[in-house]
Amino acid sequence: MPIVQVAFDLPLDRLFDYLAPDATNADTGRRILAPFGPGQKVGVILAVSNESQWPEQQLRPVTAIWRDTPPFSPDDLKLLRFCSTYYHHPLGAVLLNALPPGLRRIKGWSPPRRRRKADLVQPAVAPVLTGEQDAAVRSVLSGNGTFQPVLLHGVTGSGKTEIYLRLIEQQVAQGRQILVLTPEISLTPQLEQRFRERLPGIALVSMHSGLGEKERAARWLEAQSGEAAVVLGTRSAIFCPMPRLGLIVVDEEHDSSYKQQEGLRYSARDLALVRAQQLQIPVILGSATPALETWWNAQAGRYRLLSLSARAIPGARLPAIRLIETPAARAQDIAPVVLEAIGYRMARNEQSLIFVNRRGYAPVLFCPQCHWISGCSRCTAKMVVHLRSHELRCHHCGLKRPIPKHCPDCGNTHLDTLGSGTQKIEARLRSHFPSARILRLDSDSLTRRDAWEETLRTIHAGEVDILVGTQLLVKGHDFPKITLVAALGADQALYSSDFRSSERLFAQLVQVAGRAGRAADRGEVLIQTAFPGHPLFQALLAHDYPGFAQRELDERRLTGFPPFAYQALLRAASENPDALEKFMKDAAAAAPALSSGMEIYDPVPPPLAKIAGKARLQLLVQAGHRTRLQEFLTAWETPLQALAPRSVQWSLDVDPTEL
DNA sequence: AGCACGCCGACT
DNA sequence: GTCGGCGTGCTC
Repeated sequence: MPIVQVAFDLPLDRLFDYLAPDATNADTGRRILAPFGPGQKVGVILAVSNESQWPEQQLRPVTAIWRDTPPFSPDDLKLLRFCSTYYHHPLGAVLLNALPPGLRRIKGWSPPRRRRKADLVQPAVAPVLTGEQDAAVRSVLSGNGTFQPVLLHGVTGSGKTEIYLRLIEQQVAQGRQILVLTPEISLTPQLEQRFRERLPGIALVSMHSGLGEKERAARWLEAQSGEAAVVLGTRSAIFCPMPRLGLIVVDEEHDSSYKQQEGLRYSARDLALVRAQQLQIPVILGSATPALETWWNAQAGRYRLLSLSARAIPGARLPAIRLIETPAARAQDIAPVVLEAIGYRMARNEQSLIFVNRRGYAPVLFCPQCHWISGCSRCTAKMVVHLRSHELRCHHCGLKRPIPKHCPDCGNTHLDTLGSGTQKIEARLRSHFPSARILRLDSDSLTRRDAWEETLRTIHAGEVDILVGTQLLVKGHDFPKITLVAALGADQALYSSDFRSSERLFAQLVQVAGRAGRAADRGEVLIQTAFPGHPLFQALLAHDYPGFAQRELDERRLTGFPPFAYQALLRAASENPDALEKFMKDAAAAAPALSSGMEIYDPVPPPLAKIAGKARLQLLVQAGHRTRLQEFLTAWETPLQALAPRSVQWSLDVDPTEL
């Protein structure tokens, strides 16, 4: 009697055997429904055999093998197995996580009721490639049929997308599929639009979280069947089965959203490289500000570096960046020079964008008399003042409180705010420019799903003079009428203890600067800082990413940080601080012997030591070699499982990006 | 992960 | 006297 070995979405690294009278080897990789304990569970068949370790009378028959959709192919399973091993996450959990939610359900798959309408797009004419672009395209094509990672380094507007488009055309002509990964923001629809205009007649599916469950599953299946030639998607699309995959593009490869920060903590960018290597196909990483790991790989010759220097948009030039020296105490407020510049742009009927990295009115409420501050009772964080909604809000656990009328400690009725968020800046601008049309854009002002479209239209129509916004505003959107960009509070990152914070700040400021002057007009970028002489800002002024990267790499080498070391983090959280502390102590004591060049650090609280009432600790392990680190983690897992009480949740984070 | 079973505190 | 806390054990 055939036996199937099945993986489930459980925190267990083992398979379960079932009787399946009609199963054959062709069912490997298929989804099944099977009785599990008192209920039913969806699993994936990983092996079909005639034997089981278990006595046959203990085996139950499967409820159903779903053969209406294709199984995971051996190639798919290879990638998923790697993912499980490398990130030390149970295989079953990896497999089920890779499926779109619609295919994880106990209810079998059924297609969406209505086919989505074929959107009509006006085909766009391909521009003539610059010499650099043409060389880049040919360089990638020459690597066809081999594993060839390429780092495509070029600023906003240098024409990276055009290169992707040419390569896609080439690959589709050869009957291959292409996977394009994009960061997890509202950028996807804009890129999708451009792809559709330039690739008429090519079956393209986009996969993002905004889709309905059925629709998402349907597109996933189109990719798996080979019907879709191009898949455009965010992080999770890296797992999308594509039988004829010939090229992977990772756009904005430095973007932090490629790293999943909970559950299976994978990096879609790193898995793209693994997948490309397994399939022996080219992979392109595109960025104006590559991750230092990536830049170092290119410097070391492991990736081919292709640089685009010129802006491909005719007439457009790099924006002029000016540093506005602002005393640290006033760094979060708008400097007079910036106000003046905004006024000048308004007079010329041009738009200004003020970038503030904080939403809300002010980051904290405090009492000048007794120095009470608005701390969150459930987190190690300050509650943010939201004036509009008249409440204090914790951005970490969501806790809301009315704004106190007097200090809870000393009764003082004159409470003050510290620092500025988008709302305060908006208020300042309104009082300074009473006639200006000001629009604030952050996740608080964009609650409705469809608000974004309408907002974009307003901006493009020129019905806005000043935009105030966070990150949201900065990523990937072109606003041709914006000719002035100002960044406030940039120094905040320089005080951070995270060794990656300056890398992130540089990337962010380049991105911010890229918003200015995508039109023919030359844009102006003003950055308020108390440290205009800081090398980071100097490199920024000179539009010198390589110089910045070199300096950072030198420092990383000196301090022994990535990319010159490989890291893993044991993260743990618990409602019970004593149990947590004990577990971390035990974990450190149970660590396997360190090989040379390895270091294990003391457990420390992360920057947010408590979130939603749960205390946290983390323990860093560092090694000079990936394989040494992996061996260590593999040997550590068993004692960790044995040591952890139920009250402590723990996980390993391999290649953590946030310490 | 769920869900069961199983032993010790404050309550109709 | 019970209802219920969450500490261990199991799921083919």
